Amino acid sequence: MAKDTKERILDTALELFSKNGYSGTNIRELTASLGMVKSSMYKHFESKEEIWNTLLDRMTAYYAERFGSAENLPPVPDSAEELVSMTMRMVDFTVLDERIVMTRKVLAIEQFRDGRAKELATKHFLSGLTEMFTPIFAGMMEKGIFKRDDPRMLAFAYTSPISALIHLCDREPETTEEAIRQAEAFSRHFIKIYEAKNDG
Amino acid sequence: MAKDTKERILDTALELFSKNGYSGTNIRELTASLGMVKSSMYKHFESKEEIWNTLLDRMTAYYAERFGSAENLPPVPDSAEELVSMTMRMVDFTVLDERIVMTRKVLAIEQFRDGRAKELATKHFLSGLTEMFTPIFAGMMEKGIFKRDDPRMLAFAYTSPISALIHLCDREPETTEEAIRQAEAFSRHFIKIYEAKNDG
DNA sequence: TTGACAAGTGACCGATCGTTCACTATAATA
DNA sequence: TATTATAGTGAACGATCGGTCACTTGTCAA
Repeated sequence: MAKDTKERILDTALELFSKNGYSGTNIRELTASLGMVKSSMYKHFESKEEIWNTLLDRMTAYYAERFGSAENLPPVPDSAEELVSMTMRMVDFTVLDERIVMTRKVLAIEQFRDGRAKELATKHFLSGLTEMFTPIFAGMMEKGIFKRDDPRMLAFAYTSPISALIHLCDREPETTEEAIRQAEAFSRHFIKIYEAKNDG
Repeated sequence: MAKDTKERILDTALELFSKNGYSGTNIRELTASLGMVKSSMYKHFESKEEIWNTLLDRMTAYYAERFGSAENLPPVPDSAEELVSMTMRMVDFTVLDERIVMTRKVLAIEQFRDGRAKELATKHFLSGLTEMFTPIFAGMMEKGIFKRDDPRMLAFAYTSPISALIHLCDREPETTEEAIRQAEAFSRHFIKIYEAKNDG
């Protein structure tokens, strides 16, 4: 029951931090939305900052678990169309999963103030995606689906625009459908350019 | 002299907001770094929030002046190499100009809390760049430098990765040189793909 | 010279911040 | 049944927040 409350505090903290940032969130509001009184929080965390650091721990662990381990990487697609559908599954998931959305928001807000948030932001927003797709493009080149090229450059060129659209969804959720369409259009355009086809 | 102080308050506010966000910045610290006492600020602004709104006004006006007017748009390059140099001039400028860096940081921090910051963020980070480069790519297709394609899609595909690297510089200034090299490498790679050349 | 006004000051306001602490209720353990 | 640990409470703490106000200073026009 103690652990449960601790988790609920972290969940609510993520929610509020993603709206108002760390300094814009206060303990009273946090605990009140859990039906508690502020002093109760200190039975689970010794300070507001410890909540923040624990949240970062959780983000770091989650990221390592989900994107860090090799066995969790997506398989190399067997066709260009399969790359599209794999990409769109990833986009759908990352844009619709509330916790991931809130995590990105918190990192965007706190990236200039906190060193660990900065590191996580670079991973989430840039290097992580590039590193995830580099072996995919390398594999698809080996399979003859894509022309030979620098797989890392392709991964960077492919994931950055999609990442920009994901950020757009975070910022303007009402444009999510349109942004997802744009992501798919970009994916297909990208493939048309790089595909190792011989017909027109 | 009054106007001068008002401008200095706005400059310092931009600096502090870009570090600690709006709610993480207090009037005492702001005025103290101007050698003033906090009550003096209220001779120039009627509240902290008015500083914030005036700052947004200034950002909006600056953006409209610099990127909004057609006559300020860069000319269509006459060669692919010219596109590279134009791009790199733009990247250098936007990454080294302290005020623009701080503006992007503020928008990144406050984009989820303030409606106007959200709009400006989308312009700065996504749509503005796409709209700026769409006529450039259209023009370069007309000139036969690039293959015929959707100019808006190309502008999006070209500017998003560069924008991602600019964000990286904001977040990790110590990697600026490397990021600029990456931007140039990407630009050249992009051109090689889309160039309307006939030699293999 | 005087009067008006803008700019800056320092003391002070109430509200809110994160945090502490003595206390109670509860449930498991011995 | 008595004991102990845990979770939650409510009052209170000092610090800090944004903001106000009576006041002084300097400048310039009448």
